[in-house]
Amino acid sequence: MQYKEAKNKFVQTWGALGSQWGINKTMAQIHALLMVSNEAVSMEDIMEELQISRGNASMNLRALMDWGIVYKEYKAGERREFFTAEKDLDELAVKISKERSKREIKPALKVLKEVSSIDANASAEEKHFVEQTTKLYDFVLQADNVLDKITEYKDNWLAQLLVKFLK
Amino acid sequence: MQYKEAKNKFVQTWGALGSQWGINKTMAQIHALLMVSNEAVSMEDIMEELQISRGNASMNLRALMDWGIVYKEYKAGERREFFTAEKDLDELAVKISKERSKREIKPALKVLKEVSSIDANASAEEKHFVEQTTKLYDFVLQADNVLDKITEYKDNWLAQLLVKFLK
DNA sequence: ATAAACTTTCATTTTTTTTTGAAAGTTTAA
DNA sequence: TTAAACTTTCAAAAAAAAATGAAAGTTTAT
Repeated sequence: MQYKEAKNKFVQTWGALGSQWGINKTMAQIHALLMVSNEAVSMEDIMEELQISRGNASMNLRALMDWGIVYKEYKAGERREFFTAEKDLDELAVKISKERSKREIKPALKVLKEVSSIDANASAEEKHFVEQTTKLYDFVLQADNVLDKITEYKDNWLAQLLVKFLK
Repeated sequence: MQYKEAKNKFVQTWGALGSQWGINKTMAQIHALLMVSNEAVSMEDIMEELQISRGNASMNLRALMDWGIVYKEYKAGERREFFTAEKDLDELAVKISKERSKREIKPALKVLKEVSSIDANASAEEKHFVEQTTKLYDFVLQADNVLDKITEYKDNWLAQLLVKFLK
């Protein structure tokens, strides 16, 4: 396989994977493109490589910057803007999970807490509802915390060992 | 908040959360409904509660069963079929992550391996591509394994301790 | 202050995904 | 074997999400 073909395949695959996880295809593709580029890329070049419109490029770059995983870069003597991706994968994972947590998990947790707090009358049905949503709340809360904690302990030798062990 | 209101809110929220993670809304809603029902529910009742068509209900129930997180149940003397959800949350998490791994991560890994295996000519550009996709392969592979391993070790006292510690 | 070089916005169009519903299929009881 | 009671399938319709592109906005150099 040639470089160009490989690059294209990678970008397409990353785009498809993104879609399946609720991230829009173009956004994932732009990200993929920037991930494997060794230097910052202009909007023009992104449009050209992915065959997308200016508006599309602009909006998805904005979204990627909002996620904190793509940065603007300015080159001396150049008017236009260039873009690079966060290339440290640990850092990338942390940022993505923090954002998803903030945007999606935390609001869901709030609702779970609310609905699990109704006072169930004696009916088995209502009891089961409260029980199940309470369990779900605890579970989601815990899952939401795990990555945070792993990150937190990352500099810690013991944790390093544990993480290694679990792998 | 009343039970009915709470239940509805939960179902809606779970549906919205699903959408954001690439799971179709109705599928997530049916799942939510079954999760908090203390007894198996007929297709008719699902249609009624979620205000969806027969076809929609049928297809999404099939999908949930393919994921292994919803089961058919037969009641003595009843012709129609009833449905229940896997209610053990650890089991649920394992099944979902296994399925997503099989359907989405594994194929992506295959591509990553492929594209990272091109032999880069001397150009910095191609070198960077190979380097980055290789790192990505390793990273995704590792992430893909973590949950498996945690599950595997679940009965193991040491792992229990570690898991507890990491929380 | 002007204009060139660029980016952003957003109403409209296009594409993709989901849903519908009626026909076909299946199972069970008599 | 027939028919009633139910489920599945899938082409067509509807809804939702994403993309376009032109106008508006910004920045910079002169």
